[in-house]
Amino acid sequence: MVSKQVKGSGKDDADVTRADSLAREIFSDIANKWALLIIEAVGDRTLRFTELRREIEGISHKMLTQNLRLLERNGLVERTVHPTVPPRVEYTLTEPGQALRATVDAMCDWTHRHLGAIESARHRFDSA
Amino acid sequence: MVSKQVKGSGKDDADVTRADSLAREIFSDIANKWALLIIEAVGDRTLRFTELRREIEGISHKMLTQNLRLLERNGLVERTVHPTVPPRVEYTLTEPGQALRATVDAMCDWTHRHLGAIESARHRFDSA
DNA sequence: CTGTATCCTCTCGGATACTG
DNA sequence: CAGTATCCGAGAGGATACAG
Repeated sequence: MVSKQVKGSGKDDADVTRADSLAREIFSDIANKWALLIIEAVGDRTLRFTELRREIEGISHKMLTQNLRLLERNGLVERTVHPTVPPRVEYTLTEPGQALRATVDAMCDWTHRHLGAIESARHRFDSA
Repeated sequence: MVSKQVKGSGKDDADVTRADSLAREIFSDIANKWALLIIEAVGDRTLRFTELRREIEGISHKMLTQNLRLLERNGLVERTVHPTVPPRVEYTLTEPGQALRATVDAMCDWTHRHLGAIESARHRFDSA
């Protein structure tokens, strides 16, 4: 569950509701294709904007900046600007970002382990 | 990485590319808010359509059916129709679905553990 | 190189109504 | 109850141009 109700805690209903909607908001932020792919792409490395863009097949300039801001705002990636010319901006995962990455890794593993099963499930479904 | 290139395997480039795009396709299917919330909601239970709808706060009739079909097509949920009147349709997670649920659980845990950190990261970001 | 802004298209997604 | 179809508005997301 995204929103687990903790009975008997010291918090009142208003607090629980607030935490709930916050959790949902965060979940919506990160449970999206591009955000997760970015997290995977960065990994434990330090990458520049253009490197990231090359790394993530099919992402547009706009989506990359947009999602990087989102991740930065939520404290998942750290953005360091080197005041040189031309500018050099580097992105890294923060500690929370790394923790999340572990779970995303698990999702990717799952995907690869079930490629075959999913493909045949699709065929079965599509011929009906 | 979603698409890890396995060097030295018996597969040729065409196969690798195909598996890659398939992986990306699957990833896009499941890395979306509603799909993940549905997986979480079903859990290890057996739920009817209307029960699911009540369970998942804010999901519309349309999004629920749409995403259920998607999950069914990929073999993550099983749909059993009881030919009664009124009809009774039940949804369960398949074995692959359960495996994926474990990783989604981890993501939810992560969200709850970092609620505070994220909230303050946001405040820092927003006042700049 | 990195980032912002604009325009424009297309899909997402809600509301509603209608079938078995 | 469960599902499909339609309409329609809001937002996602690409392409392009421009600034620092």
